[in-house]
Amino acid sequence: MAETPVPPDVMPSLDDFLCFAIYATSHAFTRVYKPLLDPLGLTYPQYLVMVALWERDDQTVGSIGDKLSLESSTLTPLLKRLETANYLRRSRDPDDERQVRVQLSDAGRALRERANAIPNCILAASGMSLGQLQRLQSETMALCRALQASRTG
Amino acid sequence: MAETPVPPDVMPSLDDFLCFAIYATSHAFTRVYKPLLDPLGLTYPQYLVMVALWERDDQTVGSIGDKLSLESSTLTPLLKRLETANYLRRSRDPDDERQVRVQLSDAGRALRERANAIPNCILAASGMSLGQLQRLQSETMALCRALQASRTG
DNA sequence: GCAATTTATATCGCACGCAATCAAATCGCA
DNA sequence: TGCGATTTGATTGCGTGCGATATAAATTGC
Repeated sequence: MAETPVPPDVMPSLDDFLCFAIYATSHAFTRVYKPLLDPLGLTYPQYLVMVALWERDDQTVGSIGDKLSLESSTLTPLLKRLETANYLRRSRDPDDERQVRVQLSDAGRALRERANAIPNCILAASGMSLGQLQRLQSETMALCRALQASRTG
Repeated sequence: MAETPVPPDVMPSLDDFLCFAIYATSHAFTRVYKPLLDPLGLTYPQYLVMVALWERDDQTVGSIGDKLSLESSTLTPLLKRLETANYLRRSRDPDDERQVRVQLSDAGRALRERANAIPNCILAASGMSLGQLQRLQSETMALCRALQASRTG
């Protein structure tokens, strides 16, 4: 007889849901980032895109979407706002006109300096040690990969 | 001389950000839940509200917002959609007309039976043991509380 | 060499999510 | 009792986030 860790006839309390802990913490991060990002004129998802571009410039919309798990329907308007803010340029790849290459502008590269202090602010706000955070990070990413795999499989 | 665990002049890779792991996993959960919730006519945030009401019926908009960390600007239209779907009723409290009391309908209570199988589906999709999930859940909630505390303090 | 298919991005409609603001009801204190 | 301060939800505007669909370019297949 198989074990049923969560009895099928009982709905747990909201506080027992890992998904809810992740959901609430994601929003909590957004709220902690907001006062740090407002002076830079960035939203939190826009900041993630900038981090991805600081890590590697000249990416396509698709490769950014793969990295952030976002669809073009989300990224296209977001990238247009970053282009309007003059942080990047979008241009069709001459070798494959289907692709749009996203490249940092001078202002976008310069923004990196002003964003350098943010990670330590977040570290302080988390109230955890770097080691704890790294362990939590790797376990969360493992969960994320498992969830993604469960959809394809 | 104080340690600087994250050197202030270096922007880490996106993959090193715990906030990004949380952000991506939150969306991954939403995508895993979607095919399970579609037959019930619920979105994922709507499901969380229903779980909160199954746990305790007859709450105010504010108390649901406290539990889920959501503003009335998010909850009011969401609750209206659940009311249109006939899963709950909204009514002003006669003793304090400022408050809106949210109460499950018969259909809303009945929906609980159809949702009972979902937690085990999610458990299976996570690919982790119940013990691992519980530990990750409590660590994530501790982080969430620390982030919330950092904003008030 | 050209039609069919695939790939990459954009567009549209809908549902969150929040800051700012507003209106109504209640509270609290003189 | 009266009236300003507070509390509670609702509204508005903007920015994600996604599914469905559209469009154009590149590739495949015959």
